[in-house]
Amino acid sequence: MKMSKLFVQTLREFPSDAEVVSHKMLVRAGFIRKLTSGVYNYLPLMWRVLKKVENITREEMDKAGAQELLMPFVQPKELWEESGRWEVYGRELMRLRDRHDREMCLGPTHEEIITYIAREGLKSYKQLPVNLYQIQSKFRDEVRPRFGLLRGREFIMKDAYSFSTSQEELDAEYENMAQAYRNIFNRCGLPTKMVQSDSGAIGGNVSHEFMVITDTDAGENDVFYCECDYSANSNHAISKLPQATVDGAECGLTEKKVIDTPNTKTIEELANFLNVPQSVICKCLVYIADKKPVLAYIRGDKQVEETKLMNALGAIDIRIASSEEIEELMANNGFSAKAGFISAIGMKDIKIIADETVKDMKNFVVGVNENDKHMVAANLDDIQVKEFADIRLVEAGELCPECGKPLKVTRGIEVGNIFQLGTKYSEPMNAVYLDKDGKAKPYIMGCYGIGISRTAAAAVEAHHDENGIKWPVAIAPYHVIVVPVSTKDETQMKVAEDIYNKLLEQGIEVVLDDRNERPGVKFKDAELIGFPFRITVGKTIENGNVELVTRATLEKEEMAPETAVTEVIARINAQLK
RNA sequence: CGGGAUGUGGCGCAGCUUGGUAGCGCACCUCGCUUGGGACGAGGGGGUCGCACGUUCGAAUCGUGUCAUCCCGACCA
Repeated sequence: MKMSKLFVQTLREFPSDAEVVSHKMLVRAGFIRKLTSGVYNYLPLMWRVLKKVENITREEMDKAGAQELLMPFVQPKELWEESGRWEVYGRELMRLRDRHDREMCLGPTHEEIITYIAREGLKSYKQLPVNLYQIQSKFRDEVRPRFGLLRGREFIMKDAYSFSTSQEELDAEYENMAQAYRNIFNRCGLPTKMVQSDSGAIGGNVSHEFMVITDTDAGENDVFYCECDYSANSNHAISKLPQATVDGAECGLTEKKVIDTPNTKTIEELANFLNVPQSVICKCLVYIADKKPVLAYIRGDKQVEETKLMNALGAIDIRIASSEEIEELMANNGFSAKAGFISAIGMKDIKIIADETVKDMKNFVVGVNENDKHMVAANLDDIQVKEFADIRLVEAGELCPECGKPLKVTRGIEVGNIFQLGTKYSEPMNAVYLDKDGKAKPYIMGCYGIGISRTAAAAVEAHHDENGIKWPVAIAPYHVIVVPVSTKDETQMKVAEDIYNKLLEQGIEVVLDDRNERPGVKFKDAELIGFPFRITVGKTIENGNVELVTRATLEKEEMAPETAVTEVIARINAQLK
């Protein structure tokens, strides 16, 4: 490819609407352009990268025994009603109507469709297990698209679905996919961590996410990990507390009584007023779970992890109550307490749940539904809790549930995940096969996703410097750029063209920068776009040499043109292994 | 959805307070010159100032409404 004909427009400045580095770089280097919020045009350079990520994914999936197919982007409402998700999925599902007023949606994922395909085509245990996948655009009408390709509304995803006859078979396929994923991300030049995670709205039991570890805002997940193998998304992480048992008696709270605590709306204010640590306060939060209020107790120095709470309640939607909702709830129970003074004491017909660590609290401080008052030296019997669950957000420094060492935290970009779905879809959708004994049984399913476009963006997050992108060879749009410093210099042009042609003959993806630009422009563009190797033909040609520049390190090496050709081919092939 | 901000050629911005019919840098086209780190000179093309309504002799500028986009919080590949 001649640079003069390559469809690319690099920008002198970063776009003003981009926040994270992958977004800035990809726009500035001419890979993508926004069409509308969360929706991007993939320009030729980007498309080459995406096709490479796709192909690596495809090769590894095929090698793992999965079969590729392609399902429609448009899906009928009826199947979504069968699974129950037409109601549940909410506004993230892009809904539309056809000319006959039939309701449809744009696929955010394809469990319904694949389950339909399976029940039509997989009637016998003899056909199982099977794993089907596709690579396709998905549409999710995100509340807040952001970070360019990292959180778009339309994005490219590889989604795979497995159908098994037993849990053992599913376990085997799950591990098979986990290994395929490690291969895929390694080949893409992306180090990932496989972490335990919540299975969320898609449902199921066991699930893991593949995270690209980063220390920037682009990592939207908190990952807790230990020096042993344990690691988990914050929505799923568990821990042991260094000091699980707290007793208010140790700081003077020995006699149970209700006392005045004026203007102590926050835990901090209350702890300061009483001169006790926050851990001896039992705080009570009001949540709205599926439109109904719920009271959640947790130790004062800890936070509620809402996904855990949601799962503990079996709810599909949860949020903290507004002050108006709290006021209404209190009024219905004959109280006027505001947030900060609430408790379950005297509340009627309301779900009450407490974090497990509350069990280990003694002689604690708690609200009594009366403003400016708290009970001190209270105990479990006083707060009417019957149900306990782990609803606590883990913090760094708490102890690993497996080995007891302190947990660390970092941020991660989720590029892939694997789920054990079980019969979550096959059962309601009546998707069954006939077993050996002739009995109809629902498939035991798994699903496995990779964000293709997100993976490409995550690669930029992981590999860049202030000059631009440093693409790993395996997913770079081109491997090499050959830069004659002056296109007017016949010797330089001849050598450059010769190198270019030799590389082309060897199947190397190479660009010749034949533009009549000054060298600075060409070097800046080469580094911004991120060609893994650059061969500069310039002044050193007087000594019969060219320069081989490695993008990752910007290291320059002078060598003869023929050497540069064989050397660059060798290095590319070494990295493509 | 709540909170904050912004909409002016492809990109980055000024002009708006104090209304008078649009400007700068980059990019693009032509010519010259230049060629080891985003040169220079001359000439040129491109914008109903997000949209609608209103105020006014006159609106990018003032008012109302609306749409879009971005940033901060709860969801997900």
